[in-house]
Amino acid sequence: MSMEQILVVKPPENSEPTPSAAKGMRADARRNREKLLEVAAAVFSERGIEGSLEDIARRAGVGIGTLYRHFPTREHLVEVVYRREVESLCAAAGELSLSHAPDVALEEWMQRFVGYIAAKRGMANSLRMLVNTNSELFAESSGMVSVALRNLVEAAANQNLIRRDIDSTDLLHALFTIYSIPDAPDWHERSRRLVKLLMDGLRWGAGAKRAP
Amino acid sequence: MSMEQILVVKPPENSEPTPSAAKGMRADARRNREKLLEVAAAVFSERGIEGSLEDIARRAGVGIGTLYRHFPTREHLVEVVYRREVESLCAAAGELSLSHAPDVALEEWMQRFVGYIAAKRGMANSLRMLVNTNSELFAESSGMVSVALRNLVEAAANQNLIRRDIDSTDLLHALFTIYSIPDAPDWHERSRRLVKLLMDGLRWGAGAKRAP
DNA sequence: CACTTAAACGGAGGGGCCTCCGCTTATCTT
DNA sequence: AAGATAAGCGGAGGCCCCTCCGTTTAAGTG
Repeated sequence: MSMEQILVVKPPENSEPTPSAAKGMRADARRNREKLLEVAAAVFSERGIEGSLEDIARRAGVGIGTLYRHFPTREHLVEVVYRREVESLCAAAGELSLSHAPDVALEEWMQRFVGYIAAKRGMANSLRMLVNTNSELFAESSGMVSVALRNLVEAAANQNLIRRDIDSTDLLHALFTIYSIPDAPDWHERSRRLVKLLMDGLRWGAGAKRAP
Repeated sequence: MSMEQILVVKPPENSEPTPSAAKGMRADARRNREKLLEVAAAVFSERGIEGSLEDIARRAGVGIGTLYRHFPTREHLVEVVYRREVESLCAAAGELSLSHAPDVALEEWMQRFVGYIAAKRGMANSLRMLVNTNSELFAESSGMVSVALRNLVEAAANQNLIRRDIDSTDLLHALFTIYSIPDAPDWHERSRRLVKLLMDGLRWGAGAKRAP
């Protein structure tokens, strides 16, 4: 019913000094910026990338003017939200490593990765567009993700918890494949199972066996 | 400064019976539809594909509701305008054939073709998008254009006014090339000259010579 | 602490999108 | 020609986008 509006971005004018979270910001400004990002993430994920900016400002308890001062265009906002989500996903890799055995950390992280992707279904087109027209953003984020995954894989392999002949790039590719599972009510379940399957494959033939 | 908004089109729901210019339309309805298309063509060409629909309705002297009844979405409107322009371009081929010598008709038509393309610069991206996501539209229009060109070429070749070893597809390709001439104030001049050059090439070695 | 001041705020305002529905009017009937 | 009846009209209204600018306030300064 509603058509899809896509934003092809004169890449958010990366030339101009992005009004990013510089340090010398007034306290209220930093607070508002943070709150806006938090709310924006929520709104984008529930309404899609086209969610109302006024709604975001409203829910964040700031005026619309404030939103626009911090994020001059919708694309700026989307980009920052996206970047943060990727960053936090990658940060989770490190945290999981500290609190779990390497293979468990890997599995859990893959589940989160898939969950993240799942959340982005629906705005697939919009995001693809954003990422297509902002190659820098794409390079950075996909770089971060593959580093995170590689670290997890290596840690697990070094302890012989998974086979050692695994190229983490292939694994990433396999994870992305999930994206193309056709829509269905049980999409999430299917993808969880797929990750488990992948994980079994990884554990097979590993030197050490884990307790049952 | 202003970002480009692009419409990725759930191909204008070609499934539903396009409310096209059916015959059993009330006279006023047909009048309004026609006027809207005329004005829309003007507005799109001067403001780009994102020109205001309310403006179009206003200039056409109808209510905004009327515009939306005839063209449920912007994409519908754009598509119909586009289709008509292509049709009229192709129709011009036939008319030129009747009123001019075949080689002159060919040259003149190529000039118009280039002029048409020139007019669409600036909304290149938007149009590409429209056409990319609506393969049927693309197929039809590019089909029509190549048929028109082929007819002109054959007619001229049959009278030995241009060389006979010309593939009209190549010629079309050459015409499209003009599209990639970098922007410049004299864009239009350059392209005219290019068409002339092409035409000289076509005439070279033709059997019959025209009066000087 | 006052006091200053530039940074930050916020919302009114002008314009656009699209829908909905009460009012017109072209066309058909008799 | 008069009446009936849908087809068609159009604009008010709700929501959104984005800018502009008068007002507030955090954070230095003496």
